[in-house]
Amino acid sequence: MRKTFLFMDTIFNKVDSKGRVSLPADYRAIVKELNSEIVCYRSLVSPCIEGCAEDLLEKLATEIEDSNDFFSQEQDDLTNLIFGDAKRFTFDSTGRIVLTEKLLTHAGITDTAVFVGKGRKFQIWSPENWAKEEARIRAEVLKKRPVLNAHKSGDNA
Amino acid sequence: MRKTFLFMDTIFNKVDSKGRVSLPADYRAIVKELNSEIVCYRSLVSPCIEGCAEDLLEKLATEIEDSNDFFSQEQDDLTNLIFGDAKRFTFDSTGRIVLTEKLLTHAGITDTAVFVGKGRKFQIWSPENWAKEEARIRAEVLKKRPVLNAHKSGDNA
DNA sequence: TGGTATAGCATGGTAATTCATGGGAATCAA
DNA sequence: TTGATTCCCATGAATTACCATGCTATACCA
Repeated sequence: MRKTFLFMDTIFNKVDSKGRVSLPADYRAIVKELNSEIVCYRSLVSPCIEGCAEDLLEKLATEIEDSNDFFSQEQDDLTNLIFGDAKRFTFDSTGRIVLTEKLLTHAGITDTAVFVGKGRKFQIWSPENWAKEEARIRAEVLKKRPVLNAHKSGDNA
Repeated sequence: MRKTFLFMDTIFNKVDSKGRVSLPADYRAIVKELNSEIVCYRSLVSPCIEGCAEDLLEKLATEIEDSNDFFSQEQDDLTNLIFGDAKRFTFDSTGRIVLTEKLLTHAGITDTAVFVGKGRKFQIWSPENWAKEEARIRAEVLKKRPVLNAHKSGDNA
């Protein structure tokens, strides 16, 4: 029964006229296990919505609080932006949340939402924007592939 | 109690019309022992599926989380690519998982899946692609073998 | 050593459950 | 009251869990 808490996969769900979307079942399971709630906010850098479990923001807040490095001011500013924008979303008995007009507009979502897992976080895109983004990322990462291999230290051949 | 947690060997299993495959018994034993689950994703560089125990990705997520790089663009790309593509697979009481169309297509698998152990990870190939890949690997190793045996001085060619 | 019983595994089929989604009733705000 | 938002039920489709069978490798016994 012990689970890990990673948002994964790419899921296409419909957005109805009321702005309702099913949160993917796997995502729901994670939030439930964490005894947490979903929080969403506009991505600072991309035309998409970002989401995570509320306790990740809790951790982020604590980190910023305790951080002494020279990025802290910058991160503090970014954090303000996020917390100012973030909103809690509870899902109903069928597992749906109602996204706000502000978020939908920012992401250019009309009738279909694409959930993209990012580990501790996830993103919600319009199909069009996601197609572009995915292509960009694939090209970018393949260019830098050595980085993929270098992230581990204890890796002996 | 088990000594090792390494995926090994090469196993040919059938894929039925619904995409169901038996995960090799040895692999199952490992995953069970780790109290984890299987995660699969498309290989970035080969026409095959890659898999590992979920806690390997969990570690990666934790590393990213702890890197104080909450807003890094590069990490954004990397996590999108890995977690956006990865999917969790639980096996039923008979030890089968259901591979998705996306994965099967990427690997060119129709009715037979070849599981190839790679230590902490494993790969799933179509028999045809695996035959080619194995031949390529063998040729590659043979080519390098003289270098491995005879330690030449000044061999920076 | 050879032959047979046994347990574990891969695989096919099917029943049961879960999930996404549409519609409408109930609740709340102005 | 009207418009909007939240909650709940219904439904069809897709996914998953379960049961059954045949095969293979292993253990056991003579």
